[in-house]
Amino acid sequence: MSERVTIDDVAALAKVSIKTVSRVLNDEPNVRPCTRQAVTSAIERLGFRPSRVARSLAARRTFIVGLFYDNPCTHYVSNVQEGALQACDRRGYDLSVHPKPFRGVVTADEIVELYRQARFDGVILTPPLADIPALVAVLRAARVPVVLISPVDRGSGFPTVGTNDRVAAEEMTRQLLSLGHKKIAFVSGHPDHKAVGLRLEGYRNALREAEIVVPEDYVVTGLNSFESGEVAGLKLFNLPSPPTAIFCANDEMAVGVLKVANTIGLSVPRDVSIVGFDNIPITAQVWPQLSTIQQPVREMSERAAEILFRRIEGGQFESDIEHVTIKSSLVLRESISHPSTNS
Amino acid sequence: MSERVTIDDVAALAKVSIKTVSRVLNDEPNVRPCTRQAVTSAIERLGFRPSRVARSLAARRTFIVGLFYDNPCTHYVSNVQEGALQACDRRGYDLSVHPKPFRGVVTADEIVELYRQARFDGVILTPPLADIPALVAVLRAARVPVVLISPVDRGSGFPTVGTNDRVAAEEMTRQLLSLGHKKIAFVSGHPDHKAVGLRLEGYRNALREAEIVVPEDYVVTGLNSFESGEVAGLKLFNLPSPPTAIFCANDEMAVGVLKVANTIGLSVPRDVSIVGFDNIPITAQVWPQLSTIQQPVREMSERAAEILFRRIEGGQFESDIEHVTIKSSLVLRESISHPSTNS
DNA sequence: CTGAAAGCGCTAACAC
DNA sequence: GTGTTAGCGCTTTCAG
Repeated sequence: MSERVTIDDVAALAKVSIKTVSRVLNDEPNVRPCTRQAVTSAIERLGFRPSRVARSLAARRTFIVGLFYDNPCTHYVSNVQEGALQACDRRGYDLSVHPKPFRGVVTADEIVELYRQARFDGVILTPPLADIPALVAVLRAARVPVVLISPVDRGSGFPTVGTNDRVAAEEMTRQLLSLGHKKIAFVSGHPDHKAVGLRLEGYRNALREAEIVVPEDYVVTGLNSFESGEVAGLKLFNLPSPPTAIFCANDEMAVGVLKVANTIGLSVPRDVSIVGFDNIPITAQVWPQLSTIQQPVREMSERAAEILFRRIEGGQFESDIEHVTIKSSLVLRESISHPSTNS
Repeated sequence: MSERVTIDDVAALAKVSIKTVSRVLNDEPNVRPCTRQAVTSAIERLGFRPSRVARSLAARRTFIVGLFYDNPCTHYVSNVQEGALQACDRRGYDLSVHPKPFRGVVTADEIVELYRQARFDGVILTPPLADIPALVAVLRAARVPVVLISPVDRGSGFPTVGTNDRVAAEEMTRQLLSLGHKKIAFVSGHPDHKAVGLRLEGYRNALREAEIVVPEDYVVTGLNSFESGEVAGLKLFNLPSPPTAIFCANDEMAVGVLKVANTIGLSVPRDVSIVGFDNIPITAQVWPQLSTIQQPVREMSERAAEILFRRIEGGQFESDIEHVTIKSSLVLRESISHPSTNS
C-alpha cells in the first residue's frame, strides 16, 4: 500500500525468512505449497513489487539488452524495435534503445562503454552497424555478448540473423524477365549497407543466367533515399535507350523513381515497370502500388533477441555460433507488366 | 583492464577512501585538485566504469524515464522517441520505451507496475494514452511523476506539452477559403484522439467566421488510417455536390483521399484540393505533394523530457504545473489551388 | 524444505 | 577536505 514495501516486510508478515520470499519470487522449487501460499498472500496484501535494481545488483544481471542502430529508415528501425520488444516482453527483459550515428571505431567504444556502465546482459546490432568489421571486432575484444542482424554471416564470431537478399533479388529479376523485359536497370544503394550490395549481386546473377548483358549505364548508384531515387530515375529515363523496367535496391528509391516517371509523363507500368525492396507501407499507398520484396524484419529481430537470451542464460556452455536466415518473399502489385511493344 | 573493477579498487590505487572516489565521480566539490587528479588517473589506469545499477540502488534513483505510447503512426512514435532520447542523452538519463496497446484502465495499472518495479524516475505519456482521463487519474493516485504530451492542458494535474491544433486548423481552412473555396469538406479522425477533435473545431471555427454553412455530409469520420481515408474520399467524391477542397485530420487519410482521387480520374489540385495534417515524409513523396501542417513532435517530446527532469531533480518544491504549447505551422505545397470554375 | 549471514557496488550522513 | 559507517533491497552460499 504505502511507499516502499520491501522483501523484509513481506517476510515479516508471512513469518518466513527473506530467502523464502525470494524463492517464491523466482519460482524456485523447494518451497512447501502452504508456505508459498502464505508468501503470495503477504505479497498481495502489501502490494509488494520487487525492485529490479536491487535484484540486478545482487544477481549481477540487469535483464536489459541494448539495441544499437544507425539506420535512416524509420520503418526498418521501428520493426526491429517491435520485434525485439516482443521477445523481451515474453522473457522478462527490458530493451534499451540507442541510435548511434555511424562514426567508425568511436561508436564501438561508446557501445562498450554503455555496456559496461549500464551492465547490459547483451547487445543487438543492426545494419549498417553490424556490417562494420572494425566495430564488431572491438565488441568481440571486449567480450560483449552480441547478436548481429546482418546479411554477412561469416567471420564475425557472433551469432547472426539475416535474410536471403541475393536470392530474393534474383527471383524478382527473373520475374521481370519472365514478363518479357530485357532492358532492366538497377538502382543500387548506399555502399555501407552490405544488404543492398547483395541485392545488386542477385540482379546480376539473374541476368547472367538469362544471358543478358547489361550496359553499365543501366546500373546507377543511389543513397537509399527518396531524393537519390529521383536523381537515379532521371538519369535512367534520359538514357538514349532507356530501360523498360527498373529494380531499386530499396523502396524509398523506388518511390523516387516512380515520382519522376509520373512527373515527366511516363505511365507506370505501361511505359516502365518499377520494383523496390523492403515493402514499407508507402509502397501500398502510392499509385500505382509498387511491387517489392517483403523483408521479415520483425521476425529477424525477434529471433536475434531469442538467440541472445539463450546465450546469456546458457552461460559459457553455448559456444556454437548459429546463423539464421529468414526468407524474404516477393510482393507483386500494380507497378509491373509486360514491356510495351514500342520500347 | 580486467572484468570487474570496483570503486574499492580505485580507492586503493589512489590511496583515498571510496567516498572521495564517489565525490570525483559525481563532480562534487570539496576535493583538492591534486586528490581529484590522483583519483582520475587511477580510474583511467584501471579502466573503471561505475555501475549504474549500484548507483541506482544506493541513490534511490535510476536515471531512467519510461516512455509509454500507443500510436499506430510510426513517424509520430519515432519522432517522439528521438526527441526524448536527445534530451535524455544531454542529461545523463536513459529511456525505456513501452508500446502499450490501449485497453483502458488495465494499461494504467501496467504502467504503475512497471514504474514501481523498474523504479523509473518519471514517465512520459503520449496521445492517445495521455488523453484518457481514467488512466491519468490512476497515475496521479499512484503519485507517479508524469509529463503528458497532449493537447488537453487542464485538469490532469500533470505538466503538459502540446501544440495549437485548433488554431493551425483554422489557419489552413482560411488558406483554402482565401483561394476561393467555398465547398470545403473535412475528414475527421479517430474519436480517441483529442488532437484530431480540435482540428475539426478549428475547421468549423474558420468556416463560421467566413459565414459559410457546411452541409453535414461534408464532415466524414475516418480512423486516422490510409484505408479509412480512401473510404472517406470515395464517399465525398460521390456526393451530389462534391467539395472542391478536402481537409483531412491527418496525412495518412489525406494520402488515401489523394489515391482515390487519382484512381477515379480526378486531377489534384485542378479538380479538387487536398490537405493533410502532421507533415509525415510521404506527403512530400506523393504526386502532387500534399500541403499539410508541420507538427513539432520532436521538440514537444524533448521539452516534455526536460520538464520531467526538472521536476525529478527539483524534488517536491517545484509544485507549479506548467503547460507548454509549441506552435505548428502550415506547409503549403502542390496539392492546393483555386477551385476550377466549373465546380 | 528453510534460514542466517554475507555480499553486490555504490551513495549518504556524519564525524574528523 | 576527507574517511567511517551504514545502508539501498535483493540473491546467494551454506548450514541446518
